Amino acid sequence: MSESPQYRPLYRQVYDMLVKRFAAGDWGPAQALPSEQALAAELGVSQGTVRKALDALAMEKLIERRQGKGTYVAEHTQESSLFRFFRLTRPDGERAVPTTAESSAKRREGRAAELARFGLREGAQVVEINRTRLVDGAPVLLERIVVPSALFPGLEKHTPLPNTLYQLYQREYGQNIVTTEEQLRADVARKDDCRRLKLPPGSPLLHIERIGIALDGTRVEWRVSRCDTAKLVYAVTLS
Amino acid sequence: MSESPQYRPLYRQVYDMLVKRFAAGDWGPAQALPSEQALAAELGVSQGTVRKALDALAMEKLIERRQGKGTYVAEHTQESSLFRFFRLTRPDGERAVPTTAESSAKRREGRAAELARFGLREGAQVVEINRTRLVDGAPVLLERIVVPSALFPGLEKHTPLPNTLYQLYQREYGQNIVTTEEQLRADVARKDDCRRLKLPPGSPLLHIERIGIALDGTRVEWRVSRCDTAKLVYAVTLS
DNA sequence: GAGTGGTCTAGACCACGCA
DNA sequence: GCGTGGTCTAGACCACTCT
Repeated sequence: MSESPQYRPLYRQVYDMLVKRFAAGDWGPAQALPSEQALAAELGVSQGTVRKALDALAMEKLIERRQGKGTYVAEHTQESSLFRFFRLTRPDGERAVPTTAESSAKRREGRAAELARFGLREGAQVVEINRTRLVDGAPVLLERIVVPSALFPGLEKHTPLPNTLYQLYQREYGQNIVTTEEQLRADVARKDDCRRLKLPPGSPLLHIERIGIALDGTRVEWRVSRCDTAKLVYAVTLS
Repeated sequence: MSESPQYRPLYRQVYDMLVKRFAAGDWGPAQALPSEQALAAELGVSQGTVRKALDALAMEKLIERRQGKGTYVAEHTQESSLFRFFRLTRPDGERAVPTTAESSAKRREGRAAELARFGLREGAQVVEINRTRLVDGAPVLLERIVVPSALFPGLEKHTPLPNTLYQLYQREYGQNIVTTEEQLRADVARKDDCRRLKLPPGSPLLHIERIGIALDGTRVEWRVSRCDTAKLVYAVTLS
């Protein structure tokens, strides 16, 4: 292993090295990594050290380990990952799979608030996606998604956009969102909200702002959702 | 180690045994556990196996390990734990330490919805706590807390109640809340909300329902919070 | 210096998936 | 039967804390 100025345990160095290689796209999603033995030999450390690094990566859901088969880069495809950041459920706790209606995407110059959030310089382009999401055929959720155009070239031309954008980000652009920071507020429906969600004036709405953060710490997506919580509630387990 | 009908790894058995002993109160909060060597000798397993169990417990914040000193039962006292389940922050992201005003606690018969949530039989007693919480001297949050009286005998006589109830639960009643399940909705302020939070009619409120779950899986607390999100927002990081 | 947890190694055996 | 990850052990050495 390479020397490091400040001390870091061996398994940590292995961990960091693997994260870097994920970010660089050395192994695509759903692809098998070398076996523990192979990695250990390649890096000149013991299998136990590699194992400790891999266990930590599995804990953070960056990889998936299957006994008897091998170790795979986690894919944002499975049911489990599908709902990883989607916290809206039916009021009884049942999962809801929303469909998409009235989706639009366009490229334009970033506004000040957007540039600040992404740390972009003035004049930078962004892609804005607006969509209405339905559950059981009824509109319940409005989403406005803004991403830096430089990270997602041509995203606005992807039609139709898939239901699960994060999978697209990962597969087509190598942007692996692993963390989200969300802020929730209560708000009252504005005229536009009422029209699109078919709500009476003055209805309460759950206003959710999310920043999506990629593997390397880059802020990659800003998402504002406005939700009619008569039909979907935000559910989260903390432990 | 004792035999188990269905197979569980050794380190898992050690883990479960330790959890049981925490629940039974064998070691009080902030008390040192036996050393890894001592535990290993006592249980007749290797130190590595004990270590794996302890590492898992540390990951779940049930214990704290300090190199050179020992392993301690986690205390719900430190700044870090104080905010473990308190997700409300100022809109700019700054932590807010709310104070309590107008706190009341009374014992009464549980209502149907409460009994159902706790799995209690009809006629069981509960303790209900109502309080208004202030930030910078202004009321921003209403809390209604309901707990089974059987688990918290005499709780209604604790005056004044501390700001951090979970610490009290742990220290006085051995109830260690380690998980919470929350549901968030947007709502409009009712008359009572407006009066207590000094809000104009029709203001939006964030309505939060929380179930607090103890170490052994028991549902121990039901908490309904209604929050003026002009002053505090709900912030959560998912990863 | 003694005792603690933290890191690292080497090797054994088990459970699983697949050809 | 082979290769994979999963468990378990035993022992060495390091880093930290306290006396």
